[in-house]
Amino acid sequence: MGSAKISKALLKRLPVYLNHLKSLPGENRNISATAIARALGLGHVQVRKDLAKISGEGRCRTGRSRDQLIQDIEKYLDFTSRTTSIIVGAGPFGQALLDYSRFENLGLNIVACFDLDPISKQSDSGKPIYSIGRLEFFCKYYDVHIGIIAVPAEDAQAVCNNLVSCGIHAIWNFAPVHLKVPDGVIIRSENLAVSVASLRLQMRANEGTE
Amino acid sequence: MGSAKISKALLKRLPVYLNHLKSLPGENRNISATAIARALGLGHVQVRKDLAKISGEGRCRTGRSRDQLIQDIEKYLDFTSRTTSIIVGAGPFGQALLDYSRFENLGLNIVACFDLDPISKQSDSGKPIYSIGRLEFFCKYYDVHIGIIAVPAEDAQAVCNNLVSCGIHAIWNFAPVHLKVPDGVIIRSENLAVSVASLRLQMRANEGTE
DNA sequence: TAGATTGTTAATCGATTAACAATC
DNA sequence: TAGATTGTTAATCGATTAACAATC
Repeated sequence: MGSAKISKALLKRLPVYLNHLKSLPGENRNISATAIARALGLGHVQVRKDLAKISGEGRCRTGRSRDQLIQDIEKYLDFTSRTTSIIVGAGPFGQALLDYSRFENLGLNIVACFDLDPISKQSDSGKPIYSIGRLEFFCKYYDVHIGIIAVPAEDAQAVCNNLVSCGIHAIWNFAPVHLKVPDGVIIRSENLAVSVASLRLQMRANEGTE
Repeated sequence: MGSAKISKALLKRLPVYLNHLKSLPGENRNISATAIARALGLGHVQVRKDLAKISGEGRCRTGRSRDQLIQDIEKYLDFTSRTTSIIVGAGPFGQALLDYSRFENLGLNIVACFDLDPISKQSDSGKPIYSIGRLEFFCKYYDVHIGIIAVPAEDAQAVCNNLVSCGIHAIWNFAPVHLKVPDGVIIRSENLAVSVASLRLQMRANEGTE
């Protein structure tokens, strides 16, 4: 399928590069790894190596084409195709995700939300919110590939099991629990606690320095 | 100040251990590194090393005290003290964060939200939403230490500058942009694009295997 | 004693950085 | 040519894993 394996570390940087490149003004311009590195606070050698891995050869003196880079990164990250997804949990957080329009640029097509007890029938942007009972039928009928979990921690494992039994093999989990899934099911958990902790620890460390 | 430096990798695992330990039933029980490793799908040697770094010595045959471990992790991550914080951006996402009650357990005390044009004066849970013009006074009066950015990407840098000039030295950014800040300001950015990309790439990789 | 647990020391792996050579 | 850029190869750093010894 082309595209050799890239490291996890690089995978984390690619979206950062992409955002930066897209935010640059002007058409058809060239940009050097050095300039990107400076803008994003990274090492220039690292940026150069990263870009070499996912794009063709650059040219001395001129750098790389901005447009080409954007195209290559998007192709690599597969942001151009779409994956049909649903959310379980229509609380404030679930609904915020449901209506977050930027996901479309990342290939994530969130088509509906499910809740144990839907208060409203649709979100602010007009996406449908169904009762959880309709999950199985919906998933099979619409060929859903990603399930997003936005329910309280105590319900997350049950929802996860439900999603798996509905034939969903990829789960994006926002509840603060470690979910157990059968082999072959892919899981990705967000953990805001890590961010809060690292931010606060760094603050505490800096206090001593000042 | 105790607590030697721990690695970034360990910092990411500590909240996972903490969640798991808290979810265990029963009082005053002991638990072995092996059991934790099995439950969380990690290597037992790694768990043992991790725990040794942040806690005292374990006992052969009996393992470690669950309660002691919880205490040590919370102490290490400093989840027991509180940091006064505010959010800028009262959109669906900002409000979801504002009302997310779990942050209190992580030492994050979000006291108010600010918006360019507040539609409501308070959130669902009753936290105040002010006009952005009141930001500076509020920050100084209430000694705010963390600013959370939940505005669209195009406004994020301006909001960030505003926060810094209000004396806030730690920023938690949810907008998909790289923010530039003066030396001494700590920044932590969430990037959902990384998660979406890695989930979808893994799916694509698995397709070939099946 | 045997076995479940601990901890430690050395080997491996992965990623970053540094030093260099090549090109327009 | 000089300098800005590229790429490559080797050195360093950090984290994980494996092998072993110690203890209750």
